[in-house]
Amino acid sequence: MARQSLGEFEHLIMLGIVRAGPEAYGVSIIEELEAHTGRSVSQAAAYLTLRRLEEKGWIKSRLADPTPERGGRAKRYFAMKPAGIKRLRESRATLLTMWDGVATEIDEG
Amino acid sequence: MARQSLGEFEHLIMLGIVRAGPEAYGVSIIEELEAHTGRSVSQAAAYLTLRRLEEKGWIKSRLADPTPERGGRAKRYFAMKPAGIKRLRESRATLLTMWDGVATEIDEG
DNA sequence: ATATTTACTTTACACTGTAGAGTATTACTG
DNA sequence: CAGTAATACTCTACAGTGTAAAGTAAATAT
Repeated sequence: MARQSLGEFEHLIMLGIVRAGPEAYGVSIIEELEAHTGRSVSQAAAYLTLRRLEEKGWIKSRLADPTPERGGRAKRYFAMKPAGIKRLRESRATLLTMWDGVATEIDEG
Repeated sequence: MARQSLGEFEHLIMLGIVRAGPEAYGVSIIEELEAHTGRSVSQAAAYLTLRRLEEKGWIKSRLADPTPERGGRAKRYFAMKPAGIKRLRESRATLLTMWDGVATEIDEG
């Protein structure tokens, strides 16, 4: 379909990064998804997807310092890369175009 | 993530069925996608996805009669089933919720 | 008969989604 | 300081989805 496919979950994970902002790390991204979608997201699924997105060059990450709290081990912070933002925008545009004019029909099932 | 994942291509194919209306069959669905997304879609990808969607109970199909034209062999017409419409609506709602508030940010990326 | 057109299928493999279970690193407790 | 608890992340495995190359089937045209 596309040069490189963007799965629905990958799409949501990237939006989670954007929503979580500068403090986007594994757990906060998962919380964003769970809060806004009502679905439970496993850590394995999230971290694996984050790694794959990074390998594709759509997001980047950096390992920060531990924080002084119980279990406060070092977090890996994630951020979007331009290519990822571009891909996200394209995917959104395609869906909006396809939904355009049929959304009402779908909503009234 | 979800009970059953809905891939981006599956999502687009279902929207293609809705857009193509009562005359939705393999070729017209592909044309809908190509016209609205600017991407080329292989027949194999489309038919395979259509079959998988039918196996999941999200769409249905019926084989019609041949038409009196060169190469006018019998077409298989596709239509949405309620479960598919429901799934499409859920996926759209989830994406809209996640995009809400960050769309501008992404567009100005 | 043979060619041409339209519609659909088969096969194969890479990529994406998901869960179960586990590892690592930090602080708290006694 | 040994054991426990909390937070963050990893490994492994397998089913589901995306994609293309090539092929089959059934209709009309020549």
